[in-house]
Amino acid sequence: MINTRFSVAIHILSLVSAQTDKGVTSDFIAKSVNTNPVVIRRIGSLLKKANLLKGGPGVTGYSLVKKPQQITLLEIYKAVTTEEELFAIHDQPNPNCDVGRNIQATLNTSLTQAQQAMENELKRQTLADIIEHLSKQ
Amino acid sequence: MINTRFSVAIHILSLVSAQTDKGVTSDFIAKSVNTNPVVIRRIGSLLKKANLLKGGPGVTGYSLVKKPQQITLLEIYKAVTTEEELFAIHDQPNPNCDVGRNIQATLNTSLTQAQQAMENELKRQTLADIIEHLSKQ
DNA sequence: TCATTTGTAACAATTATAGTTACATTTTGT
DNA sequence: ACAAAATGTAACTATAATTGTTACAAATGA
Repeated sequence: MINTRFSVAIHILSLVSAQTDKGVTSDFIAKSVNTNPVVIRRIGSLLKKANLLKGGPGVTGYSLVKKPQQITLLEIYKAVTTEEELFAIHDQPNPNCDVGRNIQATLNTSLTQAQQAMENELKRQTLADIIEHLSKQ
Repeated sequence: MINTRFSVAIHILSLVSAQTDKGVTSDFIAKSVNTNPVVIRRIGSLLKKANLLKGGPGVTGYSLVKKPQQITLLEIYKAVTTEEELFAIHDQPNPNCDVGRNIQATLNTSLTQAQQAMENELKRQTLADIIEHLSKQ
């Protein structure tokens, strides 16, 4: 299961895009997410590195760098994901075995396709889609 | 990152389908995967519950229940995956907040689509594809 | 009967995640 | 210039999942 950072990141960006008038602080976001403000700042930090959010010490709250239509879920996903690969492949299989020798390359090809399929779908959806869906609930 | 059980499961099934003459024991498989035989039996147990493998106490080694062409990677994935959902969604968001109240349903819709895209790709590939790719390396 | 193998419980080591406290740093408003 | 307020981040903890390991009961077949 992929951790909640991705979900929380989308939550953060949704809140920031909703409140354009006043600064959306980590404390305010934390109350909506129901977690500790440091958890928000930690993820906010990743989103800043990915050029999705701006803000910083002394500046009250975060704001968006781009419009919601220009932010894909894939960008958000990549921003908060440390591992490049979705599927782990066991290491050091036996090179003296026909299967062991070739399994890693084969799995890599195969599983990368599955990961690509998922990422393509995340690329298709934007933060604007999320916001629209949120308001229609 | 999704754990190595899935990769190891594909490795196991590849070995079992390769060696049709003699029984493929957990010890033999463990040497190819480079792990402990109990790890293999544990995953083998899951594959038996999913009706992909047969064998048991007293019977030496495992054998396939179906032909490799009839085993999709999705079946293998589901067999060794305990969680139904690929993406975790943070729980208990604030119901007194417009975003907090609706974020779970929205994320569920959105992320399920990404999961579906991945699963559809896993469904498209079979164990036979893996075996073919292995031999062509 | 006996050797062999699987099934599974139980435990340990390692790692990732999420929550928390604490505090330095930065900005803004007065 | 100063104070208040907020962010950035280090450090630590608790919890849970994963993987490896030992041990042993249960089942099979020669």
